[in-house]
Amino acid sequence: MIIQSKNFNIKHIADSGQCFRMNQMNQDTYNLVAFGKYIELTQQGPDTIEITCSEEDYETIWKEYFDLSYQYDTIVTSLINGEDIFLREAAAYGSGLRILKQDLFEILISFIISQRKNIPAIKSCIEQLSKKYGDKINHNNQTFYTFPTPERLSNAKQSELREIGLGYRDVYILKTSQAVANGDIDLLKLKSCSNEEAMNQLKNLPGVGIKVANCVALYGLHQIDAFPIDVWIARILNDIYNNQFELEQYNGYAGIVQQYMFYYIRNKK
DNA sequence: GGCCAGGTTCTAC
DNA sequence: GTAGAACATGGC
Repeated sequence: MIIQSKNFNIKHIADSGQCFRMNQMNQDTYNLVAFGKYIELTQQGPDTIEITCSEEDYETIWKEYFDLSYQYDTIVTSLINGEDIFLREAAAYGSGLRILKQDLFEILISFIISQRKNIPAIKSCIEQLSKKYGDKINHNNQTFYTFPTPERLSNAKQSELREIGLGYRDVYILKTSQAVANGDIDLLKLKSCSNEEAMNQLKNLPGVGIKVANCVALYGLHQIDAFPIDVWIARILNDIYNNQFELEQYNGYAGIVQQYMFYYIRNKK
């Protein structure tokens, strides 16, 4: 399917550190496994993307996944034309970034893994988890793997998880998966909770603190006001803004601002 | 080979 | 309530 949308850049999204299973195949094409499906995306032009999916899957999965009903263009343009010099540069540099609506359990586990790991290492762990506990997807004689369900992960052995390279996070992942699988926390219910209530419930899970909970809120619950602060964002807030950054200016879309900051500081030369 | 990575938890005041 | 250390491992 050919999708026309302003502010939709696959390369920027793939390298934005919000999703870990989007990989480059060649110059303009990336692949992705999410929600049990395999797709390829090709950037055909600044506002044109081809997705290898049926019209039905586009309407029921990918349109929402890539948040294509939301007008990022307006916000990004206002940042580019705004008074904040750093954000002007960041918005221009990362133009095309969007906040994805990803699977809650996958986001939860992925960001528990992310603590004190760099992005290549996170991706490696997630691929191995999927290969070991996910389902196979065959595509053109290649095999891909879905992200494991809570039930499958909750039945993993700690020693098996340790072999994947998860380190001390193995217990966090096991216990969190068990909490989801046995109903101690209802992830779907979080979607109808306030940010405060969702954060409180998430932070009760082992391995989930303020930053991971914010990432779940932003990338899983699509609370685009959430503003996760990791080492890179903290560095910006300190070095660029002398810890005087006024978050309130961006009420209603602070998470988008955060994403452009992160992408810019990580990728600019 | 040492430093750092999209932090959280535990301990000690 | 909050500062400081401990935590496993791999990428660069």
